[in-house]
Amino acid sequence: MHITRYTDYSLRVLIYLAVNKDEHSNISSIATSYGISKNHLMKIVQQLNISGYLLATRGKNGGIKLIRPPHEINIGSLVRKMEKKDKLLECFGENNQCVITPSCQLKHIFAEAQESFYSTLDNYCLSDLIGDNKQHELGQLLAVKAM
Amino acid sequence: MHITRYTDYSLRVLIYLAVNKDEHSNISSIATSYGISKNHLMKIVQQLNISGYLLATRGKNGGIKLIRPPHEINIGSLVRKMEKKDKLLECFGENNQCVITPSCQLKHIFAEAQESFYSTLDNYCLSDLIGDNKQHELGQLLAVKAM
DNA sequence: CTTAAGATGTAAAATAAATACATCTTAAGT
DNA sequence: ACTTAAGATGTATTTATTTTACATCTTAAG
Repeated sequence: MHITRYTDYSLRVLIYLAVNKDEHSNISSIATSYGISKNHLMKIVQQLNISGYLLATRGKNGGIKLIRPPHEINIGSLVRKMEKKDKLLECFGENNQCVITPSCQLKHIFAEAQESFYSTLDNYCLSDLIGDNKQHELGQLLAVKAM
Repeated sequence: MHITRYTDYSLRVLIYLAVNKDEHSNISSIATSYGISKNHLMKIVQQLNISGYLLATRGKNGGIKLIRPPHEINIGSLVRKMEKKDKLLECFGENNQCVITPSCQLKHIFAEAQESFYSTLDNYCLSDLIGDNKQHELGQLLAVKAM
């Protein structure tokens, strides 16, 4: 069972922004803090931008910031947006070749299981990932800012 | 969210064997019926064999058959056995590079979500995938036997 | 001893995901 | 206006993972 780095990174971006909510953040700093590809992160940030999680400002002194408070950002909802829906089993996708699909129940029970997965994530929001007690620790761990 | 073909195929093997429970089955026939790689299937069957789901008999007139009744074969338990456990997010794996892991809650909530996924599958067994009404239909769909 | 089955290990191919590169757009500051 | 530092976008490359193929071995019936 697998979730892409793309989705993983999108969560890390939101955590970063929630932890540094009073500071001016930009993609380069986030990429440096986590030691990941800036270009990949740009595409993720772009999707978060389009999806209304953050505001990206171009130009000098630009950057990104959350536009919703962390307690209004639901994790299940985010992960649903970032992950592709047609990857769970072959029969969920476009060019499914499985011959038994018309009579097979697997698709239904796996769809139900997937929904359980997301429902659990629905119980959490971004602020649960930070909490008052973790904010400072996370801030320290992320403090390797880009120059 | 993604489950490997390896696991998908293992479910298909068990469905095949449950549907054709009175016949003499072999790997070549199953590979031909589903139109998939015989060699890949062999490794899957091998794991199912080791895990006690089926009995593989070598030699002429050999083949494979279920050694447990379909209502005793739990889907959640099977999928847990077939899927790797360290793939959900980067922080589940061996060489995790994520700097915030020591203070990050993501691992816990994703572990809980993963458990919800498997718990749902725990509610089903192989016989639920066949049922009296589907057995004949599935038999038809799989009837393209190898020569 | 032949034949048809599974067992096993390695190599290659295919797929998917992540990263790099190149260029463009935007806006602040001078 | 010009420079600079930010994000936007499209394409190509690299890497990782998964799947498939190939080769050889083992087993047991007839």
